[in-house]
Amino acid sequence: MAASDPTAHEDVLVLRIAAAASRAADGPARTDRGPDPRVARTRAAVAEAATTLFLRNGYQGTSVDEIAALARVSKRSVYNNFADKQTLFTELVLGYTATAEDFAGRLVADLPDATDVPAAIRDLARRHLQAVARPQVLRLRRLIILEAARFPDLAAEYYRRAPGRVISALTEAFQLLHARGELNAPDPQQAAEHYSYLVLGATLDTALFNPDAPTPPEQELQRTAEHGANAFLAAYRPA
Amino acid sequence: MAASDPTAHEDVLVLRIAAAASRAADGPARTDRGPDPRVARTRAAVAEAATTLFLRNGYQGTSVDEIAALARVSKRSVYNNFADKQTLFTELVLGYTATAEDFAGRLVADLPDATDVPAAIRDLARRHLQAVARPQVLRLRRLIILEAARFPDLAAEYYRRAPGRVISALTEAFQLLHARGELNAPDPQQAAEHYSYLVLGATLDTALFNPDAPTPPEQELQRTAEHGANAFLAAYRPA
DNA sequence: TAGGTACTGCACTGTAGAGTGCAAGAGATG
DNA sequence: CATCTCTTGCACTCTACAGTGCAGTACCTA
Repeated sequence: MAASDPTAHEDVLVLRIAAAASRAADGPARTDRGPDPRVARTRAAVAEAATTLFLRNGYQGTSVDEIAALARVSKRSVYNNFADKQTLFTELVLGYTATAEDFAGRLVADLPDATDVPAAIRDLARRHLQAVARPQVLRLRRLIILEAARFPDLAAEYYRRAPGRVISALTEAFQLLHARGELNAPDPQQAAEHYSYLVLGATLDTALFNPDAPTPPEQELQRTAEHGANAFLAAYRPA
Repeated sequence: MAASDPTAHEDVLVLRIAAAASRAADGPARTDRGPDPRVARTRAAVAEAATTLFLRNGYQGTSVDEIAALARVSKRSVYNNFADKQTLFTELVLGYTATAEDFAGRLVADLPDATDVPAAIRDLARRHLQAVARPQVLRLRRLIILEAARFPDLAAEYYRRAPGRVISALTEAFQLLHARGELNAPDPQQAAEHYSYLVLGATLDTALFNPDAPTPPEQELQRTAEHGANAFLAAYRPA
């Protein structure tokens, strides 16, 4: 199935995330016997297909029939495994959100221990932008914004757990660095936001208006991240 | 009609923009006689209703029947004045875009003549953010992003003429200020982008994820703009 | 092998929305 | 007033899609 899909090269990531999502949801009650492998297979196939299509064509733009077809599964099986289209959508997105949250948690972890703070922040910016500029991540972000009117709680949850998580981790880190005199950030949350928009703003914004534009080349991302980090460091350097 | 509409308080702006849009499109061929006032009335009513609904519910979320109903006009009249739903949409959005472009052109105009550059940039930031944070503007931006996949050219055009226009005006101004030693911006376009994201990023971003959130209070916008401008000035102050 | 369970195919319901056709009425213009 | 044009109301076509029902089949487990 994936072999005949024109986006097969993206399937590795899709699959990983989809699998996590399908694991997250507890299957039908099956108290005595072990789990039926058919269920797992079907759920995973549906999750993978739905992931691909939702990210490519949005919620409205994806029909359950298409999902079933791409998953090589009957439409009825989709409905046997997910209450309805909305549930399928929210389960998948929450699965991704968890992944993003994990990443966000790790991203900033070693900043407080850095000996060379400017270098550490430049490095952080590079890793941050590189992660966020991945096509799947940009599409997920875009998808959630697209559907924020239909799924406001989902959008809020994503925002809280993905970008919000990074902001709060950075806020803590900057507070510490400020206390140590390695950064001049009396309002650490403000600083964290400024860092984020300096480093990511241009790339995220462009992706929203040009959904089909190719990912900028590695080198350009590095430049963007570095310039953003430099501006941040100049603005917040200790007196 | 507008009186029975729950969003009547927004109608002033809507009307102004809609009128501009309906003016922009040349009506049916009517070479000899003067224009029929009925056509103008109908077009304006449709444009106004469509504006309200598209901004509130998006392109997909708005049906032509709804537009006709809100405009107090028959569905047939909608189709007599606009080829189809897509045309209606793009004509309206291009009308707004022209308005936004005008604004963008004027915004930066007097920066190069400023005697106190930091104060002028802080003031610019306040006006800029205040303009961009208006609900109608945020909704328009959101709408265009939402439909960027369906109308990629429209999205590109908007981006070029609205935010892009501001960036290029700022780029010129910063270049000049750099030459005069009043700003340290060897890459003026980079500086213009950094300025934009520092000042607008947070507000624009939040609006995307919380489409129904109320406009932040005036005072908060002022604070945000000022802090963004200060960070920018700190990062780009002359050596 | 037997019994249970999930998957399949397909027809079907119900809804919604874009766009058209037409005959009759209302309004503008000379 | 006479004519021309726009608007109206309404029925209608087509298409798309969410979700259901059911009978038969394939698969899993003991």
